[in-house]
Amino acid sequence: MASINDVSRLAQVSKATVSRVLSGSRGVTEQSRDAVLRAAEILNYKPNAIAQSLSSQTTHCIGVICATEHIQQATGYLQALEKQLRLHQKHLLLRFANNSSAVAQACGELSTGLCDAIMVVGARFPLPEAAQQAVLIDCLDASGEQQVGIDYEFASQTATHYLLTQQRRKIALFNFYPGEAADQVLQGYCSALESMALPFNRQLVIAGESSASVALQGLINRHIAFDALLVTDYYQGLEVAELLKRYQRAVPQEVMVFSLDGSAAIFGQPHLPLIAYPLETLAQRAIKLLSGGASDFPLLRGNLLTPY
Amino acid sequence: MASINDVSRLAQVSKATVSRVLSGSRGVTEQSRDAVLRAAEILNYKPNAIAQSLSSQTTHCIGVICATEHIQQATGYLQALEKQLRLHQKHLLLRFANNSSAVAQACGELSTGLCDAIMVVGARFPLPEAAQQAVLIDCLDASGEQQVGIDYEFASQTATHYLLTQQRRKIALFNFYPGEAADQVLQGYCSALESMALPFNRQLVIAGESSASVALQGLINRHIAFDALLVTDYYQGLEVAELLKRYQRAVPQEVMVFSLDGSAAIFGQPHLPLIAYPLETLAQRAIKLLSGGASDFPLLRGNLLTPY
DNA sequence: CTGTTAGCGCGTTCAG
DNA sequence: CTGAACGCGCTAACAG
Repeated sequence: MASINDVSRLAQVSKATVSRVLSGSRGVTEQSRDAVLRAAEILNYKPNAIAQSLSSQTTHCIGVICATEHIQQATGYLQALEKQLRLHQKHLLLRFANNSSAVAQACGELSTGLCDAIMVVGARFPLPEAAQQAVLIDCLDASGEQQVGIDYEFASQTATHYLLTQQRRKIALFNFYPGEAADQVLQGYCSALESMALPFNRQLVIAGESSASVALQGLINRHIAFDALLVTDYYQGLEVAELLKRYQRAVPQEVMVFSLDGSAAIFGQPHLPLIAYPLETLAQRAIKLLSGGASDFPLLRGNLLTPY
Repeated sequence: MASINDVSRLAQVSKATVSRVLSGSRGVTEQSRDAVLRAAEILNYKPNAIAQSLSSQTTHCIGVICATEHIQQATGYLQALEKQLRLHQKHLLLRFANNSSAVAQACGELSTGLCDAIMVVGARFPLPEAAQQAVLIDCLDASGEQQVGIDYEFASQTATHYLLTQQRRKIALFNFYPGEAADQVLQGYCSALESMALPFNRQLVIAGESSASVALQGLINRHIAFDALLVTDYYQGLEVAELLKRYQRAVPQEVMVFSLDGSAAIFGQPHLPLIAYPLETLAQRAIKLLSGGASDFPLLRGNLLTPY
């Protein structure tokens, strides 16, 4: 690979001039400029990004730690983030991690000067201290300073209202692991019930179960009646829908399954009703945070999407 | 961020000694070693990756260009690749691109010394010249030197055989855009038919249509009878299955949909029969190629997976 | 306007 | 075993 020295030699000018021409080409003779450009063209010269980084102390690389357990969720986020980062001339350094210590390790390995910043996306578990500095996107444990949050209270309220309009009265809720986000979801769920003057049945709420399938089994084992299931992500929704069929419970006729997070509404029509978030907006906010913009975004609200 | 100078100062030794201790700590007094380690600990010193890269002319970064049109497909690949790369202490620089010129641009922007190598994954379109040097993974236009290919002939043969055992005799094939891969698929399809002494119906093969849905519409418009659909990827399969239902054709009773590429068998049971590839193997081969290992892998063969 | 010089942080000689 | 010195490729400050 040709270096700046090769170009300066061929163009008969100094390295500095070459640098000037290719960076902020101001204050350079047209003659020198041409010579440099021609030489660069001939040698197919591209400034070495590493050297530029060392000199400028900025790499244009953003470390993105995908902390989503269901990897499929990650895709939507990744695609949106990559697009926005690309538009801002930044590179996306990808890393998967689905528990606290893996995130910690990823943070460590990315904090060696390689990245200008780190983002953690979609974590459903408590975050390590190492992630405090990171931009948190749709993370439940939003202890960091900079974050793009999602309005889960609004989502669960919308979802519950929708289910009520569908004549469902025994809505089971499989909530996040206990924490602020779970409280918000519960809050929205309760508000919706209250607004219709309906009683709250504690037995229908299950929090912190390892998976929605397990939660569902528990519900069934305990012979608790339900005609709707509110789950926290789309893939859990598909999972329980599948399981329900095996229990001979028709979906959605007998039991309606609703997902609070459907950033993954992929191929045309969704199979389950869900709340879908505008990923582009999410990504744009993330970029704004990186650029040091204001961090006082309102929680992001999604749209109700239903099959048919 | 503390630099090597800070450490050397605090430890009362020279930079060289610090470097020695933290790299190949051989030939250093235990005393100096301790002093350095302690100082590094205190300062929370991490060698600057960029400086190391500049010096060593190697970044440990691998550029991965995801060229999959259906982004969902990418996820499986990405997860597998990231894992293997991580195990080899390499970073994954992600880029999406779904046409030839986007791939070319991505290659250009990643070939500035930032990456040690570039991989292109899942391209279903002709690749630009710029990608010749890259490691090609499941790319149809495998004009490059280093590649991890998939045995599509084997896949389509398996698929066709399976459909035949399901008493399907009018199997429509929605093939890749014309090219070597499409030929292989067609070859496998024909072999399977021949082995059962069945005739080949040219009208049932559609190649290079923009999407499987469009191809399906064409088939229906022309009143061509079919009882099975062989498509090239899982999401197209879901798409046509959905469309078939709208045409009142029961899936899989009346029409069975089969996908040749199901790296995306995600949540437990698949909804459609498919050929699923061992992504871990795929990723391991990719890494081997990066390490300069032999590039004479046999085409990768997948497994038949069916619902229930 | 241009060339020279001095770092950026690190690895690696090469003498001592 | 250790430290001083050089180079990786580039940018920025400083003289001409």
